[in-house]
Amino acid sequence: MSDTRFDPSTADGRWQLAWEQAGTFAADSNSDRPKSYVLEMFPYPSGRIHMGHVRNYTMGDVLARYKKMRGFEVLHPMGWDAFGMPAENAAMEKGVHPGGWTRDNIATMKSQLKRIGFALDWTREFATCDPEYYGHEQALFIDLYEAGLVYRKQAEVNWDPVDMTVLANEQVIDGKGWRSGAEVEKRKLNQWFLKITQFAEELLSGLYALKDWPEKVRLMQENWIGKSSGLEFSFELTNGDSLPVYTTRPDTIFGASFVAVAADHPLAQSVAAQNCDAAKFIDLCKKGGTTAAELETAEKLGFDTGIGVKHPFTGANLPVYIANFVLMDYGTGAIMAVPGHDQRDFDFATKYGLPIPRVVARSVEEANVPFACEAEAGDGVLVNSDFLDGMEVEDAKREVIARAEQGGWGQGQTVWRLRDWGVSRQRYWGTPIPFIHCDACGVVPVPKDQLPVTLPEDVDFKTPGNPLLRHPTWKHVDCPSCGGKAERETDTLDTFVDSSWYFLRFASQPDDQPFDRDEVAKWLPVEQYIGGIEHAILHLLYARFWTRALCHIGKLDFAEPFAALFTQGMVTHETYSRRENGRDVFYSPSEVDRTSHGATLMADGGTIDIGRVIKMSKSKKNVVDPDAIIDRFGADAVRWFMLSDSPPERDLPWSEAGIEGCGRFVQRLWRLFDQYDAGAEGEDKPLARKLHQTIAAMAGDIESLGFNKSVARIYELTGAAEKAAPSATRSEAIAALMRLTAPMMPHLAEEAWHRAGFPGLVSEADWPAHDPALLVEDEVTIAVQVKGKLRDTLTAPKGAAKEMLEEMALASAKVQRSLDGAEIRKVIVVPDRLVNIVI
RNA sequence: GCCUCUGUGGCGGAAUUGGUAGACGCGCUCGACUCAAAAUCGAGUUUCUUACGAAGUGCCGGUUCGAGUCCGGCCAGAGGUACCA
Repeated sequence: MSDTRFDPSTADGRWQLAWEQAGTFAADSNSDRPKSYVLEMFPYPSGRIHMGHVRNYTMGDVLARYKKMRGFEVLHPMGWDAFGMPAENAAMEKGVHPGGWTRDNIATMKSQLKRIGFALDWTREFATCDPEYYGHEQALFIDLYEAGLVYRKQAEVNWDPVDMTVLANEQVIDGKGWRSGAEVEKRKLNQWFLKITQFAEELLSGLYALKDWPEKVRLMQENWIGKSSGLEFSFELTNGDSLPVYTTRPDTIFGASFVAVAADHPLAQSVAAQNCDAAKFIDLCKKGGTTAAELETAEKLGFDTGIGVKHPFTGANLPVYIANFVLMDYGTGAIMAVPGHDQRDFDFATKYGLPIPRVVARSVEEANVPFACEAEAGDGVLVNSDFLDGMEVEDAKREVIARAEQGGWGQGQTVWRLRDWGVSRQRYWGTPIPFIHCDACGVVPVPKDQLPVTLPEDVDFKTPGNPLLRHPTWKHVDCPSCGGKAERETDTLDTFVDSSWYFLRFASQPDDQPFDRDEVAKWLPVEQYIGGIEHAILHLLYARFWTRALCHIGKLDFAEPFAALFTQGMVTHETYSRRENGRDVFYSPSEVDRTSHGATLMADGGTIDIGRVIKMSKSKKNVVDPDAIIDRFGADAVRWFMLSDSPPERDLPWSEAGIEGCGRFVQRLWRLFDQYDAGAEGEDKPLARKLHQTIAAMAGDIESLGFNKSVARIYELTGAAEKAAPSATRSEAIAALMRLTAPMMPHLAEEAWHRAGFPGLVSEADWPAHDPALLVEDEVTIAVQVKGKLRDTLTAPKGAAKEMLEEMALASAKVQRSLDGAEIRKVIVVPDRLVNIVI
């Protein structure tokens, strides 16, 4: 009974050191305990840890610590997704080397993570920019090349004609380069691709086995892969050539009123060769960015080629347009346009005055109902369609495909929305693609004994463009095949490749190969993967593909890397701004004095506008630095805040009041822990029931990552223990609370455990067991409704018979008043829950 | 544009998955302690109504004895949209 305050400034570091010295969280692959691999998405070392990281890693940490207390050998590693564009941007803006900048950031962020007390196995740490990592990645890439899963083809990039450089999509703002302001052009380059489409069917069907993934992520991936069946057929051009098109709506074939091809379709190209207006139009289509969102929302534009095609059934002549909304990458790059039943075609037809026939209606009687101002893409029956009239959409699809196949002019086709994965980046700070271009031998992989192909250190970022391309010596090498003069590939790999196998490298890190197969078999798949929902499609699909590809070439024995996935929400904060000289200037929470009435700027006392609660971001300055919060409240209060209130899959609004409340709760628990008395005697039945109910419920809460629920239970048990008189039960509850809170507030729990005189570390203690016999309540509250409205409640013994409950309900004065003598038609009794009297 | 998700008091949210809406926390109000403040402890806190009571889970409609939960249609916000990670 000495210290009345818990002092995190001394305790946090003391226990962090104790865990490190004891090697508490180093995973032992020779252990005979059951294994558990808990993994959070590793961070990009952008500078400092932000609250989003803290939230993500706290969740994983609670699970990892809990699993350890439940007797598992836990692998909980950490590393760095260290290649990427921000390092090059920093190099350009600040004149630093991307490598140095990245290493500095890693050092800072690692020390920040250590201050939070995460139960991480730091012995397995690595960064993807380590040549020891990316060299193995190069070897795997060559393996995939040799297995026929890598190829090169022409693909479009965003080209900044002023900076003479390739831009990322996020660097294109309103169709203009973010630095130069120049209008961006689409330009074709020869690039490297991975054949993810070869696995489309597997990646799709594999989703159904991922029972512990969020339904929404599986749905998003399913839609992204986009399996569709339709009809591929060829139109006969008026000049005798044929034009293959693909449609997912063959049923609407009688509604086709024109045909459209992509700007880079061979037909468009050949028209442009003879018609400079067409060529101008194609140039126009090259303006602007390459993203789907831009292409889809851009105004629909077309050019009438003057060529016609013959409709396969009606023989009618349909005009052929070059259109900016047709994608060369999907289907055949040419479509039959059915304006009545596709919104894009509708917009286009409206603009160019083309007919919009109706071929699907709600009923045959509505065959000639005009369209409102939009297309009708839904179900219905076919109309104005000759032999299809009266058929349902699905039957009509089958009928048209059958007739096309019979007639030999088309066939049913499965088409995927998924495209092959373009991995070429015309940038420095990434994994060099390990190939050599030789005039005599073509593309030759770098021999594996010459890996890694390392990045040259002496590069400059004073001019835009790829430093590898303009480096004086780096790319000049002899051909490994013929020995003649040759050049290295200067593209580097997409950083999503780096993050597609890092979880294998955490399991083992041999020098001579990417991973040790036995070690990987021991630890993988990851039991629980945790990260942001923003990675639902790309990262997670690429990692699934890469794992399957390695399985396919015999390097792995499993196809799915992540058995369970959890996607957590963002940390948000309100924004503070005011108009200054005609524009909004944002201020950080640390510069603002916020009361319950409003906010003022500390510097000059001026009024500040409180904006919406949005994701913490540097540009809006609504960020809170974890270090500053730890300085004030200690690591445990921050961890507790991250777990409190908001369900983990939802956004968490940061608030000053909230963290202060967490700081107070740490002290409140400390005071309770301080009252632990090993010698107390006597039994406290209600408290025992509460304790065992809490223990039983918390296991389920933590295993389903419902941390906010376990936090609420801790509050309830704490409240009950505080109010209870000293007893053996109360001491049991306090000791149990130390263990129940250990995964969440480990520093506080260790300190209390130690002071109470328990041996060893609470981090290595067993999770408390619950006694099922103590869970059962003997009385329940029954709701009594009249016609579904609550009129009274009554207390009944648990398991009371239906007849007894009905009798008790009818005896209630309040119920009788509501009934007011009305005739009772029915009485519904749900045992232990409610009685509903229907009149 | 398209795909996916979310919407409950002043705020974050809970609700045994169709059965007492608002657990728990924050904030606020009142009280105790204190010379005073902080800390701590206790009581109260969906809205309307003096009360009886009524309304209420983004909006409109439906199914049901009973809907926050299921169905249909909207609205708003968020994430993704293939070179941000």
